[in-house]
Amino acid sequence: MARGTDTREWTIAEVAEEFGVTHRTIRYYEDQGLISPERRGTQRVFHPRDRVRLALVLRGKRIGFDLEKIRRIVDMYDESPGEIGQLRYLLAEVAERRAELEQRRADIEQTLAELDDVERRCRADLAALDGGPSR
Amino acid sequence: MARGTDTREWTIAEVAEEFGVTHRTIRYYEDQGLISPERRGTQRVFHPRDRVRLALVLRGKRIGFDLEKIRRIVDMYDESPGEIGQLRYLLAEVAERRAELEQRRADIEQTLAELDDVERRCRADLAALDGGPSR
DNA sequence: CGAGTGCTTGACGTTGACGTCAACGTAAAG
DNA sequence: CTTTACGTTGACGTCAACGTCAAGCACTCG
Repeated sequence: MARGTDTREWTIAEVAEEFGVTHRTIRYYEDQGLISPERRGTQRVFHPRDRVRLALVLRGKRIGFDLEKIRRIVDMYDESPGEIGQLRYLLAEVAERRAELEQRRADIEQTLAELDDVERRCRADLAALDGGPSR
Repeated sequence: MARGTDTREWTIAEVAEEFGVTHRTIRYYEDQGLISPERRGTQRVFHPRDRVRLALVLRGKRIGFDLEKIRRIVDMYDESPGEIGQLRYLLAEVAERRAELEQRRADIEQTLAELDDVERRCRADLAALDGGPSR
């Protein structure tokens, strides 16, 4: 079903436009091994795979990871280990990343709770100013 | 109760040690207005307040915010607005930070879910390798 | 008094993540 | 065939967030 959907190709300009990054950024990500678009002659040709990876990279950036850590995460997704030691290593990697992510999530939730506090106090002050002095 | 607890003071070395940062980092944070320890003569004297703020800053770093955004968040906590326009502005700030935090949290949770996937596949491969070829 | 220890302020160096040229290739359009 | 649009590779610039000296002040210990 939907055969041929995954054969579409994109140019660098299209991808940059779509993801809201610059040509330069994409080149840099390629240098860093985050994406590796096909080369047809000298030009880059982007496949669905590259767009998926790019989306993952940008999500990693939003989370606040540096590019090195992002690469390690993204690489996990399409690693075909085969070897047993490699698998164990990958599991350890996963555990490490997971710990970082959970720490971050906890930090975020605490900050959100405190912002709630700030907001409450803020609204209380507003109410006081609103009904107080004029009355 | 426990009177005097909040009168303790710390030197820069103690604080740096406690929070696992360097002297230089603390100086930089002061330059950026993230903390403002008392000056006794030329020396910095740290009070509980400074330690609280530093802890907040480091949490912000773990989350992945840059120092400017961290400053804006931390400043919210001890702002005494008084003025009504200021209060509205603060509420808008809060809403903005909250949106960012929630986006980040969503990204984190999705990544965690995907790591779960990786781990499952990984364990399955391990089981296959373990029970397969030797049998 | 001198030496050491800890604190201070510059000032320059570094690293990550790009921005910004400059100079050149190439493929389709007029 | 030239123009034009889009692509390419260096190479250098920049900004945040510190690291790393260097040089000097202040207090204490022997």
